[in-house]
Amino acid sequence: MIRDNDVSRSLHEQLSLLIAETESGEQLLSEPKLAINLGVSRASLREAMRTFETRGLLQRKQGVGTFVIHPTGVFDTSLENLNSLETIADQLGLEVSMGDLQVAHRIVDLEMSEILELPENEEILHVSRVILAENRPVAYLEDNLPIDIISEDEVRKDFTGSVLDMLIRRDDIPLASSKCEISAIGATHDIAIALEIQRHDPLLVFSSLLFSTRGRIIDSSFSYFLPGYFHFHIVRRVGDQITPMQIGGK
Amino acid sequence: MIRDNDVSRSLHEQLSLLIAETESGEQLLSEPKLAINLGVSRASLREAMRTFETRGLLQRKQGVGTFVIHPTGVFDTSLENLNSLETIADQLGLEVSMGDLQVAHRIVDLEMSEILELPENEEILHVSRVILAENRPVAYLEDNLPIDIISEDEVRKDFTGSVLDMLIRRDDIPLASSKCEISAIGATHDIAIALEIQRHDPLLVFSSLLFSTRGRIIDSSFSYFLPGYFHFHIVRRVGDQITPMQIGGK
DNA sequence: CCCCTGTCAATTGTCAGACAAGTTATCTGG
DNA sequence: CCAGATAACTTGTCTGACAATTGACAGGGG
Repeated sequence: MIRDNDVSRSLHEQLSLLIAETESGEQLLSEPKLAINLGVSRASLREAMRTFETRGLLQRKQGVGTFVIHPTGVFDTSLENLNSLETIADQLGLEVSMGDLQVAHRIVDLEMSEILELPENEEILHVSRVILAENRPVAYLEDNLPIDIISEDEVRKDFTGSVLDMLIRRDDIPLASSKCEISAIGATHDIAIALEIQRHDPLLVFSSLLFSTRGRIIDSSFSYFLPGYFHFHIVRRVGDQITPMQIGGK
Repeated sequence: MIRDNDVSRSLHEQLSLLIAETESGEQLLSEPKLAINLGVSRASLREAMRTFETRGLLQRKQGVGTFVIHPTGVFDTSLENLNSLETIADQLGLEVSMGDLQVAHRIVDLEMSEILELPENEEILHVSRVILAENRPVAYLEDNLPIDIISEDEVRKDFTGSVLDMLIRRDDIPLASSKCEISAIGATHDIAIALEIQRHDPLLVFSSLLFSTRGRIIDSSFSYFLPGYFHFHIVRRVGDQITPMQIGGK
């Protein structure tokens, strides 16, 4: 795991905790007092607060104060952070397990070669498996990785259900972020069998690309979820426009 | 619209522009130089940069520099910001229109009264409509609002397709954020007819609650999207844990 | 020639203190 | 009782400084 600077990291955790245990709508201590309380400078505190403000969990009003906003009383699975299903299940106290793991080499087709930014006819590692919650299939996950990232043996030996967790464990490649596209689809024949549902039953789909800090694509994954078992949500802020970039050719 | 302080607002815009026109992986100027360039202090610049870092668009490395990351070359519709479909379509240069608007008073049922935090048997305003892109139905939107927020006449007179845009136009209520839960569902009978599709065809569903800055729930909406027409995505950061709050009773 | 090491410049991370700007409650004079 | 001034408190911004980390480069030893 990439360890940030101690101050920044522990400050983030402390603030997170403080916000979590403060009721929605309540006011925080003033910045100078809070900074002293937490043992950091006001500048550092403000930067950390900005993080939570960006996420919509804090509201600052000049001349008045800073207020906590819990967009809902209960937090299920926030999409802003990238975590494996296993980690999420851990936090929620759910029992999940892995069934039917398949690892294989594949030659990339045209579409996947463009997605992974690889030359055609390159070999990749394809990992697929079913996730069970209380012995009921609830998700079907597929990962595609360049072979130089990780070897087949390594997966077979070290795999606990999550490619992400495995990459994090190997401090090897510094991971930055994941771009996730959200859609819905009717179950295909194969997936319907794997999840023990009917063909064309609706599924929630996440198509994700995992980026290293150097901008390289490490993993292309497709996650198919049975609706109702996981509650994915996101906090969207009003009027905080980011300039859209439609740079066609790079 | 709530106008932030000038410095903060214009700095945010300038940075957004700068990032948009910088290629992925490239390095920004150093903080001191950039601060001078933009005419602000380094502290303010750092706070603004933190916003974009939180969104996964910037990567800062101590001793090295700050780098731009575009998780993908093309930006479609980022879910981090809450915008109406009309606004999104505008930005993308799409032609969308509204068909079949229905406005009606309703008595809340038990479920909705809990969602909106209203007493039972209270009246609410229910607004539903179909969104067309190039004359093809692509989305079905439902909104439920407390009647003291907005009147039926106002909707009929001023409505352009978006409840959100209408609330923004009336400077009346300061909006903060929206909590959006994402799922998939098979089309019901009514929605299938409205969208001109078959029953049980898969749909992407957003169930959203809109919060005012005072924490009041302003709007409960359900948005049903035909897959493939809109590309919703989100940037997820690795290892940036927010303390989950599972505060059952409030 | 290669490899190791110390030095040094550049960059981000953090800090302290100050003042500006906005909000709210209180006091004061009419 | 009311209106306006005022004071206290908050967040927003600025300035300057130092610490921590990184990467490159020169120099020396093998």
